[in-house]
Amino acid sequence: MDIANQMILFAKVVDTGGFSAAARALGLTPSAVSRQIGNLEDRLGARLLNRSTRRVSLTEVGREFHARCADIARSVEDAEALVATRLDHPQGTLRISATSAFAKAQILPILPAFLADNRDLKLSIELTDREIDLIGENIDVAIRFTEQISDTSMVARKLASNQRIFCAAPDYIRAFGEPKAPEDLADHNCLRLSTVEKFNNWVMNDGHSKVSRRITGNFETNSSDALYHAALDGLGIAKLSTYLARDALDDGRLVRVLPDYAEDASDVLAIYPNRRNLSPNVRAFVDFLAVQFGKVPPWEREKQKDKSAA
Amino acid sequence: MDIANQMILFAKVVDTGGFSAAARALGLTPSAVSRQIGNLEDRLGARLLNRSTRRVSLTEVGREFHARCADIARSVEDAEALVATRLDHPQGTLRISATSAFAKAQILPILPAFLADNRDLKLSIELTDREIDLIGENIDVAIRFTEQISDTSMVARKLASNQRIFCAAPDYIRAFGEPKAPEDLADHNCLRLSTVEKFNNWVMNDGHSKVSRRITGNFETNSSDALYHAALDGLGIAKLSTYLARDALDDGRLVRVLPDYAEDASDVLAIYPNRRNLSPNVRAFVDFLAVQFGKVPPWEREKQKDKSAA
DNA sequence: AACCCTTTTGCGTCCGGCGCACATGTTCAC
DNA sequence: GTGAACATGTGCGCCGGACGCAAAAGGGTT
Repeated sequence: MDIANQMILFAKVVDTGGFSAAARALGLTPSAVSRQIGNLEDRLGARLLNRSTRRVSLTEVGREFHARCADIARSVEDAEALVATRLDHPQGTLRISATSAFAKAQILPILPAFLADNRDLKLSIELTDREIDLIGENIDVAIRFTEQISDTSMVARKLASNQRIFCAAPDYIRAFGEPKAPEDLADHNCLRLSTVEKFNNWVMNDGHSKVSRRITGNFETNSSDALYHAALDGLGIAKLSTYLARDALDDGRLVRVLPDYAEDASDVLAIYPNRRNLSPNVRAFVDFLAVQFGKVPPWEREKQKDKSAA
Repeated sequence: MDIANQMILFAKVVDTGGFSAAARALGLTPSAVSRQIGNLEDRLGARLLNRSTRRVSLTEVGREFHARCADIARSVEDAEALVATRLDHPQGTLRISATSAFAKAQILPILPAFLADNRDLKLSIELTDREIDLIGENIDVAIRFTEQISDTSMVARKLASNQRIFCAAPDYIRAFGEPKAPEDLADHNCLRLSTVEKFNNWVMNDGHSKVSRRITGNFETNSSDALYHAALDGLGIAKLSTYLARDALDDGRLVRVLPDYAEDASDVLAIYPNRRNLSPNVRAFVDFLAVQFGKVPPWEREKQKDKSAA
């Protein structure tokens, strides 16, 4: 047994008034206690307790040492309890990283409800589309799409699926016509994402077969959010996630082109370091998102005509 | 490994910046460190460190926990160091118990020298002739005579021998004559000690044979010091230790009677609880007394005519 | 005087902590 | 780009130490 535990044991002996009492309190035998205290004394080179067969009393150095040991024993318990209370419910600060467009469209709007559920929790949310190093940047949880994951040491939990479809503004369609087949895209201005080259290969899947087309156009940006706004402004045809396009499609600011085609769905994932001993903060947040997005995420549901009773 | 040591290990991991570094610092293998930290996390039910294969970073709860653990690690070291400094040289308070007469005659006079040798030491000296319970009364060391020892669990170190002889004041001799043989004591007023009945059996040993005589008289007291003063005042014949009578014998206030006879010498003993891990305070004091009393104690030595050069 | 409870020590057992080897992954240097 | 060096994590086997039991020695209580 190492010295720290011997110290705690010593404190217990003094506090309970004897080896046997301490042994009873700790579920040990008196002989074990006696031996450990003896070891401690030998290690320190000082006698801590004067023993008669019936009583035990502190030496002077023992008294001083006991004061320290009692402190230490209390500190150890406190430290353990501290973690336990931290585990009791979410609290402290949760550091989140999410991709800009998705966060703005789908996460930020529901954070007030989450914070209302977790009054002791503070959020720090960082919006970025670049790859991040959770460990190095002290991120507790990241929201990313399947394509953005390379780190295999992380746990990825699926929150929703992310369907990408092809959209353009009515003005664009009126000006340039509507493509009727994937091949027609070659004659259209397709909006490009500059950061992820793979994104500019549009995979057209109609349920029976799929073709992949490298698209071209006169506009590119590093932000999918900007891509969305460019489409709204009639700059061209964009491949947009439904979570982004849904509202604009509903009210007619965008129309879907090649509606029989879509990209294979990817997943919206929550990424966190490890499933073992998951922090309650991360667990609460991920659970909350999973419930909010549900089996069918809000942006895939039939539009609600009625607002909730108020 | 118990939780306290795991905490200290955890502090070391954080302070050194990784499992391998901590392992090097502690003379362990990285695998051992990894396992212990893992055990700690499982026991707490919380993840303390986020690991990549190359780096390690604190979780939020880990950061708070580390603050506590670092405190604890420091406290443990401090407590250990405290004992070490206490062991370095005598300091603090040494609680002594001694018999009144011997202490007044032989111990108190030399204490200034002892305290001069040990500037950081304070003494608490309790004079009592009754039997004492070192453990119960928090006495570090007791000075007693052989006859007063019953507790076998204590260590007894001989400091000097205690010779008891028979004395009376010249006035008493003039008035009542001098006994010539042990039998004559029956006709004399012998001074009695009320507390220890055995003391009133005088064992007369002339080197060849010994006789034991129960003495009688018209005076008894509970204090051997009072016995001494009673003898000085001519109240009768007293059995006195040489350490007490020496000065009076030298200057003629007392004379020895039956000078061929003496009691068997008993020992002046230092009694302390245990020899293992003896406190430096006790050791210093007992060693000091042993040196002072030497092979032949001062009260048995030839009288010094010259004072020390000054 | 009998009994219970204390501390301590010897002895045998058993568990757990350790090192080793290896897998896996990351960083750095050439 | 590629390999060397080093990080954490896991399976495996061994060994030491911690424990319980039993008995000894002693003291307090009824």
